[in-house]
Amino acid sequence: MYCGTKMDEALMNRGDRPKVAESGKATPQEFPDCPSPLARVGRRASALHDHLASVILRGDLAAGNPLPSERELMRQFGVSRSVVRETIIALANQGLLKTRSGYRPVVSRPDYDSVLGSMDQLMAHLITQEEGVKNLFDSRIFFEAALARWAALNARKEHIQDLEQKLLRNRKSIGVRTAFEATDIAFHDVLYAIPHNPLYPAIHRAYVEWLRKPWSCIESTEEIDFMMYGGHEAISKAIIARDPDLAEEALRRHLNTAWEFVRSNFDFRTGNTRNKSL
Amino acid sequence: MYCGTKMDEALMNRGDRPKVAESGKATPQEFPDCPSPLARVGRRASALHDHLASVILRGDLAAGNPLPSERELMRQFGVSRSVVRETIIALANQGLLKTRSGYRPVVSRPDYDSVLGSMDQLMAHLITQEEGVKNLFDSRIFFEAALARWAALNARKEHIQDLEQKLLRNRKSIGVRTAFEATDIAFHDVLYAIPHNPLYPAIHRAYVEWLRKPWSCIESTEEIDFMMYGGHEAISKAIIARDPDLAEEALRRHLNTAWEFVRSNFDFRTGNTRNKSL
DNA sequence: ACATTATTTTGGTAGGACCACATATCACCC
DNA sequence: GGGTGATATGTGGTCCTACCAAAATAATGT
Repeated sequence: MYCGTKMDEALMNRGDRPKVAESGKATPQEFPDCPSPLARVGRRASALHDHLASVILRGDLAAGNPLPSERELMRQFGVSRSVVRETIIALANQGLLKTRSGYRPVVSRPDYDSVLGSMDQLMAHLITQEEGVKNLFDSRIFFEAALARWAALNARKEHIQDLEQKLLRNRKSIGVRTAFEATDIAFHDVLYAIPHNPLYPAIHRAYVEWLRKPWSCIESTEEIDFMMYGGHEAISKAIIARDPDLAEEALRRHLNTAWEFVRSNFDFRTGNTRNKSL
Repeated sequence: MYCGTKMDEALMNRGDRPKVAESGKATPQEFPDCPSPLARVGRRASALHDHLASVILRGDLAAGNPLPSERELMRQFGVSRSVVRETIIALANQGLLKTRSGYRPVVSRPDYDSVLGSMDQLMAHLITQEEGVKNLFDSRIFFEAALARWAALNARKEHIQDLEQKLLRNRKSIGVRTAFEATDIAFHDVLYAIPHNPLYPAIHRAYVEWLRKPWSCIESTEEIDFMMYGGHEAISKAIIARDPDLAEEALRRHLNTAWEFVRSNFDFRTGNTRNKSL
């Protein structure tokens, strides 16, 4: 039993309102706007959360900057550490903050990537069944087919050049697993980039992330790589030929082939590659 | 200063391990599997979170059922209430739990909707700029155009019937704002339903949710409703005629018209309808 | 049987004390 | 001086106790 005199924190008086700047310590870093009585309705944590979220999202707190420490925040907003803590956790879960033990939380303004990234965990579980992976993969085929069609109709010459460059690199990396995977992704990424909508590349990255495990069960022999490359080449040619139907069909064929590999080699229960020869 | 003898909670002894069933109180509801020493690595909250998440996602805790109380959980897992609390907050933010003050948290297994729903808050802020709304709207047009094309090529007769039914209802509700909006959504929903991928309807609901405010700035006079209905009719006809190009074009025209309304009437700063006649 | 009032339960919050770890500071030795 | 190790301080993570308001439940009076 302590009841000792040592006090760790929470030294500010609460009787009425948190007095501002009561000690001579001189608040190290003041906060953008808010002396902020912090609306008294509902959960305090929610109020603080909304406030900080809007501060971050409005850009008042630039990404990369650290947040004040938890102790500092409780002083500035006149709430307990529990509330500050809840808030930070929630913000971190949303991708607005990155927390490392021992460091102050770091602001990270969310872009489309982190928005999609917030679905990672849930998506990971939704694809523990074949149904889930299939739905996801299907949606990718669907979306990318539309992209191929769009590319065939709207690609500019710089896109075409990009496409050819990525195709070449892909060819050169046949047989080298990691390199081939990377150039494969880079090739597909061109399709997502052509419409100039920043959402699409983010969607691509999300697909790659979510389908990483199923995808990685596709073996990487020289033959298979070559076949995959062939698919890319066909897509590329159709796009260059400005033939949307052909482009879509080539892409569907390509990804359907990939799906067949996944379906036969991927163990949907364990999430690993099935050792079918065993 | 208290140091009193009253004890609220945390009555179990910690010296070593939490003794199981130390009091005669008889744990009211046992937990699916885990006496669970709960891996000692990393953050305790993360461990608990992962554990509970997997329990829920595996379906061991059916949706709708309440979780044990926070006090109960700390007993069962031998952690402090702070940790339990953190965990619950995180799970709630992911949509795996629903919390109401005063009630026990309720399990809600996530489907595609709640996965997309977890992006709501962030998306709400990403579309506070015209850029964001435009990107989102564009992606919808893109996706839905592909759906229209798909529908023209693959719709079965029951889909066609559904389409006609929804179209009829839409026509009947011209002039009645709320009804027209509802039947409008219902019509578009048919397109998302045709490929039989459960992701798509969820995506549609997400679009509707995210674009609700911009969309609602489209006035609802009899004329405008009629024009919108005309778009639906054109799409429908093209699909029935099995003409993918026409279907895509009709849909693009329809949604682009809607976008023009949004662009001219929506105040991207405030997020409200702009009062242009003022 | 029903309305009304205690009692208990439950989430929400406050506040205090540690710990492990990271960093900053500074004396100390070569 | 330039390391270099010890020490002080800051920070997130955890535990604990306490209290409150609202909800649920039990007890009670009519």
